[in-house]
Amino acid sequence: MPEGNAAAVLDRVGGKWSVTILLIVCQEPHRFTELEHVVEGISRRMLALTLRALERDGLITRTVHPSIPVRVEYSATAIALELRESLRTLADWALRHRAAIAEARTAYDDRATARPDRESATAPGPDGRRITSAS
Amino acid sequence: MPEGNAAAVLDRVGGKWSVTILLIVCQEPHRFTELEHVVEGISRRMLALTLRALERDGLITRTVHPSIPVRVEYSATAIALELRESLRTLADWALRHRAAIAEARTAYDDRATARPDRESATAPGPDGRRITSAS
DNA sequence: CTGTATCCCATCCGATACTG
DNA sequence: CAGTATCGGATGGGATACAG
Repeated sequence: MPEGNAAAVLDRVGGKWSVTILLIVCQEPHRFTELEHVVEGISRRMLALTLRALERDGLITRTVHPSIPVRVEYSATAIALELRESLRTLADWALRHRAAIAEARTAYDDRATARPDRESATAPGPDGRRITSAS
Repeated sequence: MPEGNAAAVLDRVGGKWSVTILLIVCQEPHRFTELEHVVEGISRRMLALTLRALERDGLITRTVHPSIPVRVEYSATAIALELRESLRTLADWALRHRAAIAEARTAYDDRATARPDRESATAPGPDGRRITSAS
């Protein structure tokens, strides 16, 4: 019966970068700039925003060491560490089926564009924004 | 090293309703209208869109039974069934820490609004849209 | 080094109406 | 029953510039 609340999981994990950062920080504490480099692809803005959100939810802790260039470390809380295994499992799954999913997408898209009798290949798409990213 | 790809997990699970629907369909096949009722809160549009996306990724199968009112069933594929346990674990985690997280949020928000010396309580917020939902 | 402020476009998603 | 078409508001998220 907990189905109705299943969405709650993703509310806390629903950002583009949350899981990635959580996974990294669960292994060991990292500084801001370290994360910026390790995550790779993330903007400074999104890193800050994501860290804020995770901190707000009590999943990570922000510690400021008053050095001369300030030094800030982010570490996972106990509550977040409980997630570690499931998150890794999820990531492994994604890795394992990476190819299969890409294939499924291509097949689906081919079927979609090949079927219509009287539609040009350059279908402008109505409002049907793909719910997941392309490619 | 698989960190960089961790985001891929959520690409396939990144919708507001994907996990919920996946979890339901993993238990047993459901019809469109059944899902519409069970999920509760989802619009017809989003149900259709989410189902399309999951089907495209090869996570669910759409089967049309040519009855007199048409009957369409959605069921999980083998690949999706592998996710079932981790997803349940995740959902359980969310349920267990529901209260703690809500508390952490309130505490965080209180600290944020109580601290500033010279800022009105009705801060309009610059562009800082919360990365996760409020409440 | 560690962020925050803006601008701004892309996408999400709900409400509503129409169809085979 | 099982969708699709459109409009429109709310966020997400990148680029860039500025600040403690």
